[in-house]
Amino acid sequence: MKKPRISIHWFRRDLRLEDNHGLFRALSEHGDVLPLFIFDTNILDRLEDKADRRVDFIHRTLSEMRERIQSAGGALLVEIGAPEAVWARLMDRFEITAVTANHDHEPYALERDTRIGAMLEEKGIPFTTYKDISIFERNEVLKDDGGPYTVFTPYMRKWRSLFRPEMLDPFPSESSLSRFWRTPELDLPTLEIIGFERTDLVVPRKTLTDSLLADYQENRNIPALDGTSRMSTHLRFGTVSVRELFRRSMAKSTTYTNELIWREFFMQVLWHFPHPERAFKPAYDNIPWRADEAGFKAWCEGRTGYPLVDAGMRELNATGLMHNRVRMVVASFLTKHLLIDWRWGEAYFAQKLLDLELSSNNGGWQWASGSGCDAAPYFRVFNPKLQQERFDPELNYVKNWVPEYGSANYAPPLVVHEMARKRAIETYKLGLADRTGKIEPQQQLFN
DNA sequence: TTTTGAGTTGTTCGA
DNA sequence: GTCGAACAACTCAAA
Repeated sequence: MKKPRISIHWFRRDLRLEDNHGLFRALSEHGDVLPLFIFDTNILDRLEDKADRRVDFIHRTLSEMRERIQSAGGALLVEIGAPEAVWARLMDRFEITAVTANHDHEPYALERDTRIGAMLEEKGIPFTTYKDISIFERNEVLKDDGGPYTVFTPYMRKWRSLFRPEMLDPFPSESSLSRFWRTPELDLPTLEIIGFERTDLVVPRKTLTDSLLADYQENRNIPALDGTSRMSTHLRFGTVSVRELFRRSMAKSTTYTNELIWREFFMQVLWHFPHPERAFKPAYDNIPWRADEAGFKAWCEGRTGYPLVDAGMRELNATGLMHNRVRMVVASFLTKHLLIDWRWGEAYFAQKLLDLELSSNNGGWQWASGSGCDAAPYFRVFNPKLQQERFDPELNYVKNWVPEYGSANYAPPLVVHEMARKRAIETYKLGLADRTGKIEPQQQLFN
């Protein structure tokens, strides 16, 4: 039997039909496009909790995309497995003329695409990938001497100087949906077949309004208000186009636009320094972190006795998201008050965050711990009580997540702020002064 | 090559 | 209550 002759667009973190660069190129240049998504068991097998909101989010999104593709006469192919095995099966089943995808610069994704690209090339199938998730990527924004930026503000200035409005022109993929390969519908495997469960996921809103942008600078730091855009999850999975967000925000809010540029800043940091497991400033790997399992557990569960910290951790556990201001507070608390390695916090966030972006999560944790690019100086220790008084004075956020706050049932503080602050500064100072090697934990101050 | 100005989000202390 | 300095230098980026 003759194999169907098709091209494939491989969806990964670009789960939308509108303004999708790679999909647009597939539809306009190749035609007979079979859209593909792979539930990658290399990734899924490492997820401990089978009620994972991210898998649920992807599944729900695919379900919606599938409907739209089917009403355009096409079909969405959803496979489960390791990418090599899946692609081997696809090459047996189809005569593939071309494969498109959008860039993904995380270390695993780069390695995966290199392997799959080689596999396809061996059979003479062109595998072309496109820039889609950022305005600038890789080494497109460099210093005049050719090196990468490691400080945000000059990066942002250069970003803006290189920016041209036409970079935001949409790729109208949604107007060529008739060029999908016309075939009867294909099954979408259930979450159960994939090995996961339906969750309590609440899909964040997808609209970025002018009024939110107008008040963004003022409201974004108040966790009790709905003052942040909630776009992080959509940016993570590509359910919105980042070009669309820049189109909406550039003239309306410099602060918001800079947040989008921060995202690209951290992406290029990871691209140029692909060692997220190391402290960006090596001296910070000499800090004698406390291996405090009990303290870490209390932090994870929101039982530190510091209400803003506990509220944040409970928000994370309950929803998979946490307000940005509170992310800074809980990260400062873990790395400074508890002197626990930022990698522990990063790993916990990676396990829980619906909007998990490796570059931003790593960049943010290293920022909070002081070890990162352009990070907070080591002696800057957030005072969780003061942060609460400043950003949640009415306790609206705290009481929402920590209803027992103020009663006898609420946990006493895990550490006394004044002691913890002194201990953090002293311990950091000690670690940073020692550039020769690791200080043994016995040498810790204040035990 | 040297110089100069600057660097996301803070806290505490003392005048 | 307000305000500036200290915290601690250090490194980056660009002229």
